[in-house]
Amino acid sequence: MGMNTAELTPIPPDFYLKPTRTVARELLGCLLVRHLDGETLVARIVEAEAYLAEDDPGCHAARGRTERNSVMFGPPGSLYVYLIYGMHLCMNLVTQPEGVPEAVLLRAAEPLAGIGAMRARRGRHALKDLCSGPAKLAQAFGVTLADNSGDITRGDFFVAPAADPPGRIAITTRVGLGEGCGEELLLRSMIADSPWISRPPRPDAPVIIEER
DNA sequence: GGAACGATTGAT
DNA sequence: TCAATCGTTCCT
Repeated sequence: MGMNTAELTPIPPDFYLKPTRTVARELLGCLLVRHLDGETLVARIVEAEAYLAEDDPGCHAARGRTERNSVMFGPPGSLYVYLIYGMHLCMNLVTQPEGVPEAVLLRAAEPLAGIGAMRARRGRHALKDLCSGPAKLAQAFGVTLADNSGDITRGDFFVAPAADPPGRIAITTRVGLGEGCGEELLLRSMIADSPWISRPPRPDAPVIIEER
C-alpha cells in the first residue's frame, strides 16, 4: 500500500548551501520522510518559504542571535523548530554556512505514505487536512521541540530527492507576515496549481510562474 | 517585572 | 471573523 519507501535516501548537506530562495524552490517535489514509531511517513513538498539574513525583517534572526533562533546560525541541514501562537509548531530547514542565519519554512505537502499515522496525529481524516499548512505538516510528522537542531541530512528524518519533479512553479509573497516584515518580498515558492498548498496567493500579490 | 505579539488553526 | 494559548522579545 502507499508506495515503495525502501530506496529513499537523504539529500546531502551541500544542497542547503545554495541560495536560500533556490533551496526553497528546489525543495518542491522533494519528499519529506520520517521513520517514526514503526511507521514510514512520506509527503511530497509543494510549498516552502525562504527567510533571509539580510534585508528581511520577517526573519527570526533579523535582530541578531537569541536563544530561540540560535539553530538558524548552525550548520546547513539543521532542523529549526519553534512554537507559534502558544500552541503550534513550525518546521524550517536551515540553509547557508554556519553563522549565516537563513532557513526555509516547510509550509505544505502532499501526503503519500503513513496516512493512517498522519490522520491519528492530526485528528482529521481528509487528506487535504493533513499537511496543508506549516503547523499541520509538523503535527502530521510528529514534530516536537525535541526535534529542534536535529540533522535533516541523515538518520530517520530526512528530505529525499524528487521522484516526480514539478512542472510549473509559482513564486509569490509569504504568508502571515505583518506590515514592515518583508511582506512584499517574493520568497514563497509553490507547485503551481497544486491542490495541496496551504492557501492561495493574496489576490493583490504578484505571482511569477516559472516553467521547468 | 510586565505587556504585546506572533512564519496558525479551527470553529463561528 | 474570532478565540485559543504561551514563549519570546522588548520596553520600563
